[in-house]
Amino acid sequence: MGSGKPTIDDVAALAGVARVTVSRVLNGGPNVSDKVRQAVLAAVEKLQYKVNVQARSLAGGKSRVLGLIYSSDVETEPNSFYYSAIELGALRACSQVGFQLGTHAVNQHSLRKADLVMEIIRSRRYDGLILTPPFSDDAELLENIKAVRFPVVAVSAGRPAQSIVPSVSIDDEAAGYELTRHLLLLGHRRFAFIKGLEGHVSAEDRYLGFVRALEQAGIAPTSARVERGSFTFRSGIDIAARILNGSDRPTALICANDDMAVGALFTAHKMGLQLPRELSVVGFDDTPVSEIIWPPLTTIHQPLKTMGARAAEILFDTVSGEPPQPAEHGLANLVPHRLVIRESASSPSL
Amino acid sequence: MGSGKPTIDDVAALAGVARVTVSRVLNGGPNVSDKVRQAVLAAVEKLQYKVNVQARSLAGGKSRVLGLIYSSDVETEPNSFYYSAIELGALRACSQVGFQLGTHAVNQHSLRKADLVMEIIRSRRYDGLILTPPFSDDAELLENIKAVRFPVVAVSAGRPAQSIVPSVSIDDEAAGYELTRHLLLLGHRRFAFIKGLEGHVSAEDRYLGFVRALEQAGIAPTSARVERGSFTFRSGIDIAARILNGSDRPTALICANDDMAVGALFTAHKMGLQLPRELSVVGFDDTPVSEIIWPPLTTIHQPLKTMGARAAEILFDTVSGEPPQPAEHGLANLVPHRLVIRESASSPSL
DNA sequence: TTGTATGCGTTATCAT
DNA sequence: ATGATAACGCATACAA
Repeated sequence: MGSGKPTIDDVAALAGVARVTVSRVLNGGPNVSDKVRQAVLAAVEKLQYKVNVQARSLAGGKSRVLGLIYSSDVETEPNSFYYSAIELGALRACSQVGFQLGTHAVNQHSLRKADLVMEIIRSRRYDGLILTPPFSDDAELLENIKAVRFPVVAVSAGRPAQSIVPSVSIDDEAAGYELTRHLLLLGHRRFAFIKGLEGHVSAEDRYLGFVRALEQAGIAPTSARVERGSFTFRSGIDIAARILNGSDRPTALICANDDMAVGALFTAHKMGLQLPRELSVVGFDDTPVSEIIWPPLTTIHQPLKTMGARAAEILFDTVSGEPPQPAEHGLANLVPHRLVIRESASSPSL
Repeated sequence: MGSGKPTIDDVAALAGVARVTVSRVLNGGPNVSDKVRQAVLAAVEKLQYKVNVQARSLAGGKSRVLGLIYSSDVETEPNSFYYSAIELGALRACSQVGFQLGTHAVNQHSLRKADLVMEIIRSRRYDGLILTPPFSDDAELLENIKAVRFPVVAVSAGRPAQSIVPSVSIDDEAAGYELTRHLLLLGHRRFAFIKGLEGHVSAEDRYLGFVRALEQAGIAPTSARVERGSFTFRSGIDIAARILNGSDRPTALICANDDMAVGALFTAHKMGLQLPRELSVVGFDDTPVSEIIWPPLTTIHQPLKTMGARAAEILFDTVSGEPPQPAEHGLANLVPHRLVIRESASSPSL
């Protein structure tokens, strides 16, 4: 105990107990008398003892590190707020309980993407994995992970994925419905919709909610112009240009995420449209930019940080061998979303 | 080798060599015959062997994990792009060489902030630490870290800090000078400047460059209205309102970062000003929002991801015990910045 | 160029 | 309620 950092043995010696006892106290184990516990804690304090996490990992067979997989894509660079928020939430939750978070960018267009993820699992670096779109929607990948019984949580997964592994999502269909209802109540009748990438199932569900609201209002969904973007600002610019330059311009434009909505606003500005009088634009996610942009964006707030945190918490339980908290719908944990009304959507000019 | 995952001993047995030899091959050690290397590699492949990183960490006394400290602050929530970009760059660099990155949010207003960082160091979870502002400017903290000889790199540190520990920065003074020169050449004579928080020294240097440019142009720096914000969009809104509602409104407004510049644009929009004809606004950092906003922001591009990556690379060398790469200016690594001219700044209306 | 012996600091198992 | 002992899988100094 002379030279280097104090070890558990130094603490044990000072407290006059055995090594295991110190371990028990530190890990909140049962069967420790209060007197002994105090003595150990005092020794820990006096020696400024810190557990050696690498030794603990080796001996315990657990790394106390969670992995987060997100999609990397030249198009998506730089890492949009969407992923950052989920990551940040997960990181917070991890820090609170002494876990670490490792993040891995995987190219979603790589043919080996599923292999790459399985490789990460086999590296044994992580006790559990958090998957974000589009990986959280990859049924084959999820089945593979399930087959090796590796703890995993899918964030913002669509319905099919939700039945395979534990997940954390909002009700995207309902959110799409509410957003469309809002526009309908403002008096809009001519719509356009910019979808995102196909693999992102929960974003597709937003479109389904849109269709349901239209049908309910007696408007044929086929009357709406529907295009597909790639979630990026740039694609929002381009597709909005195509839509707005066409004949029979819509009065309301719904975008599957905020970045594209901001791109659409950009195009509308360039065209000299009066916003929101001549065009209402709404987004999805409520990322910070929606508040910053002019006019401020009406959108659906999605509690991304909370979702990331919840995903991590589910893994803590799984890793500890505890029975998973009961989820509302089978394996699916639904968190509440919220319509945020700002100034980018108003009644259409007559 | 029957049941669990294959270990290094399994590989050694299959290859017909000793354990160390396998270790050497895996770690690129010297003194291995080509024949033996091939045999080992073949065994590794056949067994699908993966090193156990926790065991390696324990035995080697190194964790292969780098830590990143960033400032957390209710005001700064959510984690602005600035930090995300640095983190992302560091993460990329780490992934490439099999390192992990642990991130720690520390409240910059906490009285124990220096203690918290030292605590993280003492946890011995990390082989090295990357500090971002304002921690990268905390001379006392840096001296403490240096005293315990812990590998550290300061990102975007000011001059004083640059003389204490290795750092990665742009030349902020020169950047501020160039930005101001651009406005002077456009014909501006009446300026306002919104600074950031005091602890962020490199941002203060931008102001020094501004002063130098003004003096060189024969304009008294005292003629410029100077206010201090907190780097946030909100503070940009509020301070711009104060400045623009005053008498003798400036024709050019320089902000110490993009978020505040975007806030200033927001206020200008609200006031109904014609941009950029009636007011030129410029920012700093070239975060994604500067391209998205209307009008697109003239700003200084700072290669944040590169800076994060460079910081990590410096630590790889230090950790490996290699002689640190020679930096251009003592311990300071300077990376190039770039003036990005967009549409938010033009000649002032006459 | 290759191998032997030892230790890293903790947790788990089983005993008392 | 507490303890003795054995892994955990690898790297390192040193020997050959």
